[in-house]
Formats: sequence, C-alpha cells, structure tokens
Amino acid sequence: MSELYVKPGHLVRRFQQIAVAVFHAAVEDAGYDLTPVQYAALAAIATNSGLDQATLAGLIAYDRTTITGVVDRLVQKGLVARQPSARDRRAHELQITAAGKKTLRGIEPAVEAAQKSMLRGLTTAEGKELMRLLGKAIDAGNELSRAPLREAAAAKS
Amino acid sequence: MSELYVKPGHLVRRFQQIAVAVFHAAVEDAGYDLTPVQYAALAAIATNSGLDQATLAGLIAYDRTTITGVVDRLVQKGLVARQPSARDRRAHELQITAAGKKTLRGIEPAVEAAQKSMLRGLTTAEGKELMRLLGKAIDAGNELSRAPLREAAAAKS
DNA sequence: TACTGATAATCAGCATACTGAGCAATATCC
DNA sequence: GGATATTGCTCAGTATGCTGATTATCAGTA
Repeated sequence: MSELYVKPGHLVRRFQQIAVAVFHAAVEDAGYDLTPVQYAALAAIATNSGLDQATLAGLIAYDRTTITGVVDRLVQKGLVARQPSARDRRAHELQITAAGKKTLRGIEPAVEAAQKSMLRGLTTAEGKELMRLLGKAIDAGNELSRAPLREAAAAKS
Repeated sequence: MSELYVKPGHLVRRFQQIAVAVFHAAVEDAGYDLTPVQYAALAAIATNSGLDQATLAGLIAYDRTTITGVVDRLVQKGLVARQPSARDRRAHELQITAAGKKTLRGIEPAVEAAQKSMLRGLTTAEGKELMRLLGKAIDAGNELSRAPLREAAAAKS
C-alpha cells in the first residue's frame, strides 16, 4: 500500500475536496453565498429550534471551537439569531430567522443538485453503496475524532 | 435526501475527519510530528527528487498556494531542502534530506496502520470496494476542484 | 527583438478544523 | 452547603484549503 493513490486517506481527501468544490459552484450558481458548513448548521438550527451551540456541534459532528465562528458568520448574515439561554446562563440559544428560512428554502435545490453531481461517474447503485460503506466506516470510527456525532438530548425519545 | 445524514457531502466530511484524527494519533504514538499533508508531500518529494512545487502540487492534488506553506514547514523541520532551479529561475527544486529519508522510513508503519484503522468496521472486501468507488468518483470529478491531480511531466513515459 | 500570453511562486484575506487553556455557570457528591 | 467535577463558550495559536492579485520569469510569435 505504499502508493499514495491507493490509500484510503488520500482518496477521501480528494473526494472531499471535489465535494466542496461542487457544493460551492452549485450554490454560487443559484445566487447564494453559503459554505457547506454554514448550510449544515443552518439546516440543523431550523430543525432543532432553540438548541445551544454544543448540541448543534454534536448534531452535525463539528468541533465546538469551530462552531463559534460558523455561528458568528450566520448571525452576521442575518440568518440566525443568538440569544442567552434562560435555563442555562452559560449557553446561547440559536434560532433561525425569517431570512434564514427563506435562504434555506431557496438553496435546497442547489444543495440536492450538488449531492448528485459529486456522485457523477457512479451508477445509482454504486452511489448508494458508497454511502452505505461510508456510513458503516463512520459508525465504527465515530469516537475517534474530537467532534463525534451526538444525538440531541431531547430530540429523540 | 433532505436529511443531512444521508448526504454524500456530509458522509465524506465525517469520514475525512475521522481519517485525519486516526492518522494523527498513529503518527504521534510512533513519536513523529507530521500532518497527513506533510507526509504526502514528503513521500512525493522522495519519489520524484528535484521536482518543483507546481509539479508536487499536481502529484498529490493540492492547491499551489497551500503547498508553499507545507513546504515551508517541511524545510523548517529539516526534512526537505528547497533551492532555486537552474533551468527555470522562477522555480524551486525540492529534495528530501537525510533526516527526511529517515523520518519517512520510520513513519511508514504508523501510516500503514492508520490506513487500516480508518477502515475498521468494514470487511476487507468492503474496504476494497469503498476505495474503488472513491477512485471512480474522483476520476469523474478530478477537474472540478482547483487542485486536480496531474501526472509529473517527466515521471511517466 | 519587442510583445503577448502563460507559468512558478508568493501574498493577503477568508473559512474551516484542531489543540490546549481559560472563565463562568451548573451539577454532583459528601 | 460547600468542595469538586463537569459543562458551555470563547480565545490564542497552528495548519489546511481556497479566491484573487502580484511579481518575476519563460515561451512563442509577429
């Protein structure tokens, strides 16, 4: 396995690189200015209104430190509102704004198109299989990164 | 496809995140301090001695701008030597140093172990299939990123 | 040879990602 | 109830990655 080109680490990095480029291109074509990270955060906030930043980080598997800056930029763009929590004065509750909802609705087709586009070259069956294998590998390695995926405390029964 | 968890973009990001964490852990355990990017660059320089930075970027599919900083750090660690090219006064030729060769030899087992570890949870067959699918998707999307993979001008016949 | 276009490298600037440290507030245990 | 541990958030610092611009050099051509 000494050749770089057959190492899983290299292959994932490349695919991720392409995925991000495809995402940016599709979103920009649609007239929006959101990064993949910002989109994921915005979508998660829309679905789990009032959540705090730590919960948000767990839901989309981001590092807590990174979330601070991402939310900063979403707030600055007027898509998200951040206010101190009544329950826990350490926490900030996040809510999507009307502008945020509008952006989210408008950007959805571009996001879907990007997801399809990054699988170009694969048949439908291959694309599904790729996602299944990625999901399986991720499940096994979830705890290995500093930012593992966590379910929302109150979101599931 | 509205759920984040079934989007290829999200899955790749997660897997990459885990892959990098696994790499760092394995390399650190072995007593080395090299990032995945630095390792890939070092290995490419070892194999293609005297190459310039643009060629290096193409070989490992990095952005040229990023390479500058990566090589800076490799030079600072004493693993790579950078000197002006005689053929082209714009270019810098890169060579691995004795320390670089020693590091590369010593780090190899940890890198191999990391590659295996990031596929934990998959059977051998599944691991191979994942790599095949990633490779196929990457081939189809190579030109979509700013840093596509390029073969070395003189490396292949 | 002068002009034009392309190329190698770097820089400024922005946005992830991470480590490690710190502060404030909450939870827990005795 | 008070010490202790934990948690939510932020910050400083480092390393990718990218966009866009600039400088120096090279290559091809009129």
